[in-house]
Amino acid sequence: MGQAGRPVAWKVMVEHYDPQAVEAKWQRRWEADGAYQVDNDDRRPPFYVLCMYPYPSGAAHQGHVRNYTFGDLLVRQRTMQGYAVLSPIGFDSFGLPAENAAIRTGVHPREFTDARIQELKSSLKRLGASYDWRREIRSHDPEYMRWNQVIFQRFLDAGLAYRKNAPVNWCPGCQTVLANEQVLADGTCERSGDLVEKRDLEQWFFRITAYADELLEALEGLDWPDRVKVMQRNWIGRSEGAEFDLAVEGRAGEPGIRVFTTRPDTAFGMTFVVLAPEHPLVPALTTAEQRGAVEEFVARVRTESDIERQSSDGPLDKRGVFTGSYALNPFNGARVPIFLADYVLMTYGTGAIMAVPAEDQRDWDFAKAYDLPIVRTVAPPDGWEGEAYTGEGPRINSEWLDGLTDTAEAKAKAIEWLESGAIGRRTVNYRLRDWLLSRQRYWGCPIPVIHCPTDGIVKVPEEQLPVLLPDDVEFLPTGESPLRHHPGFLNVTCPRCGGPAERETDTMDTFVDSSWYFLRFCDPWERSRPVSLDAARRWMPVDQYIGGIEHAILHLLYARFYTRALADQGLAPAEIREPFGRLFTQGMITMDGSKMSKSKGNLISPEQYFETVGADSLRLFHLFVGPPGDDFDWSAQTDQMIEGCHRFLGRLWRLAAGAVFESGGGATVSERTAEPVDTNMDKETHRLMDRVDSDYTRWSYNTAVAACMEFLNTLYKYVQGPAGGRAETVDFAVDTLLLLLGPMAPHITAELWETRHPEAPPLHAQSWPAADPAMLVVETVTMVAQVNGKVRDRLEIPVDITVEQAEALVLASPRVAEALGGATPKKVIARPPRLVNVVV
RNA sequence: GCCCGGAUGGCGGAACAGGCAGACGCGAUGGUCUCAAACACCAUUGGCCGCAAGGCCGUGCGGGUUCGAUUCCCGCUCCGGGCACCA
Repeated sequence: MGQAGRPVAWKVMVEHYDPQAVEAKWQRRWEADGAYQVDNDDRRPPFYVLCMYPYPSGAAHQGHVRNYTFGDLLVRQRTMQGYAVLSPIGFDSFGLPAENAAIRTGVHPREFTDARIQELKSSLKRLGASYDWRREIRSHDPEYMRWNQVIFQRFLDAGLAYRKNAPVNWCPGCQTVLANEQVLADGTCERSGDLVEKRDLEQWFFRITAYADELLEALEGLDWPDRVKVMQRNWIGRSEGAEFDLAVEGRAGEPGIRVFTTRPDTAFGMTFVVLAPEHPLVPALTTAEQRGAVEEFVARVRTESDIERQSSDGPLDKRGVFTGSYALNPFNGARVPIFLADYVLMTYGTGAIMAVPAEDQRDWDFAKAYDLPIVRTVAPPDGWEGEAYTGEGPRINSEWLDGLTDTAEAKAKAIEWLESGAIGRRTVNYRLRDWLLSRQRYWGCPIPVIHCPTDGIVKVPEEQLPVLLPDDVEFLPTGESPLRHHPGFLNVTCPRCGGPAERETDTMDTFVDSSWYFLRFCDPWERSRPVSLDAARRWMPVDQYIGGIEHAILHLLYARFYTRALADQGLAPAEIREPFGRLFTQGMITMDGSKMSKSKGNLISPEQYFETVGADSLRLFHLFVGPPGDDFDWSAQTDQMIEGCHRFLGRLWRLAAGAVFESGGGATVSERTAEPVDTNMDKETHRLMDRVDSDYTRWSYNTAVAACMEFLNTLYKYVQGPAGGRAETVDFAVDTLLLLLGPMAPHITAELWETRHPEAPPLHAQSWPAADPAMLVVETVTMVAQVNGKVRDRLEIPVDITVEQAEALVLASPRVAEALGGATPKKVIARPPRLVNVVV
């Protein structure tokens, strides 16, 4: 038993903090030990952590650092908590940039991509991110391509994949077809800035719309950010309404015009009908007098870009044309003119609408431009000065609907009427379209079919899969896939009839690759099928998926569709409908408000920080800088903030390694028995465990780091205080801090742990610390004494103080008395032990 | 236009359940160490008034509820995002 205050030898540390040496050592160690490999028969409870696998664009950027730091931290913490954590990674390695680079430089996309993967891998390893690298998947691996193609063929058999003619985006600058997502909101190409054109081509589609309802309904139960759910809901765009047929005057016996509306309750106000210019009935409906005008209009619309067609400005009187024909409103027999207008789209609903100008602003504007009648069927409130009225109100001019004020009720009644008369029916429409998956590009997974003049579309026999990409191709900016000019690839014999046939030269959208990779990760060694059912049952769904908000719609929706489609085809476990149970979307790293990107030249490479302050400091910075879901704008001050994190780690090092005690600085450690000051420090340590643990749980890493910094400051004051520190207390504090920081700054904590406990298992094999509830109990707190809501005094009181005691103490306070100035309190609100408010 | 999210010191941010606004970090100022610098360390740091004790003001703006509002309600402004002639 030592005497209080007597300095004793504590920890002795020779070197100073050398991040590069420490980080290299532990990265080698983890890899050699297979520390984060996990086998499928592991008996610990499973936990699947996944960061969206990256497109390999070269060395990691700050967005990667952020993303993979969040993921790695969770992997390490869950491992310490006793889970078998599945932490796989791979590369989304097909895509346009590699092909563009090939056109520019002549380097083959595979060579180019493999080199970029090496760079990115090296960055990820230097970050200290822990993965089971044995499970690595690259989209362009022949094995992965094989299963991609098998799945495609299965979907083809099931009618989930089909071919139809469709307008696609064509960029004249790039001389190539673009994916929808590569077309900016203003209709220009994201790369060249040229205005994207529409071209009609025969294309491959996935029938995602077959799952529209389920994809929408199931959003409800997902533990996803609301923002993302709302975006998906918008994108699917379900609208309920009715479809019904309008007879055309003079065309008895012929099929009528089918219209879709969400407001069947306003049908009595229909004063005209509008068809899309592409509507198949247009030629039949056009009268001889109007033929010239209609043909001219239709021809003009065809030359317009999508953007021109969809912009709401532009003179309305040039945007439509009268066909010369009339339809009959089945509700009241009214004779209404039939128009064409460019704003009615053939691709939504039935391509035809009933126009009710009184209750729809677009129809109102059109009616004004063409001098058409307007009949209100919903009475607007008194004093209404607007035009179309879409709110609630009593029905008027609507025969048997008159007087009804509830829109839902009126709709139901109108639909009932339509159905009972066999005129129409209730329908649901979606904004969501089928997924166009074919790309006229080389660097993607070939679509495994053959076009035979006699047999039509024939699948490449499964034993011939995968269809690989030939290497001996030339990359020229012709706008056509090099595959089309490769006779060896193109010309084949039909597997069915043996006659000459052509191979499909389109490749798959790269979103196909990312739509099921998370299933393949469960067992990438499976040789007989794309997804091992047992392994998928063990790991799926992903417990925590982490990635950027930019994938909120496309990738996440496609993956949800694929998971269901695979399940329904028996290719994945039937019960797994949702791929990602919990989703976290991190904020973007921006610079001057816009996204950092190679093309903007504003990339701040993480590598330079690895070389200076080290990966741990950079990781800590990304965690500390703000809420993980918020965007962060990289500024001139950012380097200093990173320095601050590095300074913190330096302080940690000096204390944990004993340098503080070596250099004096007033710090002492003694073997004395516990005094109140030591117990208080122990309690701080337990409080830290509690805070950091709950901060991890609620994704509040910035406050977790802050708590650790605060704690280290407290610990310094403690050991540098007049009594010095008690050895046991200091050891407990330092060890706990190292464990809690472990997932955030893994290298430095591993090194310090090993220095302090050379014989013990390494830090990453330790258990996650848990606070002792008894040590979280506090005896005294500061209570605030207010007069009229203003703080006048602060009192140290026991936590279990009663209301009466609290009131008495506050009223006895001289500061309170002074503030009262002799006035008699009207009311005293006591909320012990937090505050007492005296009201006069 | 519709639907989300946000606004707090010089800066990033904290305040988890209506109860001490500004934790933690950066920057700034002053100081210690040093021949000097770097590193490190110590102190101060929302604004205004005051020698001080202390006081007043303060969470985008205007109202409201409450003993008490950054937090809840109503009405705005600005910023960011999503959807948008979708019938």
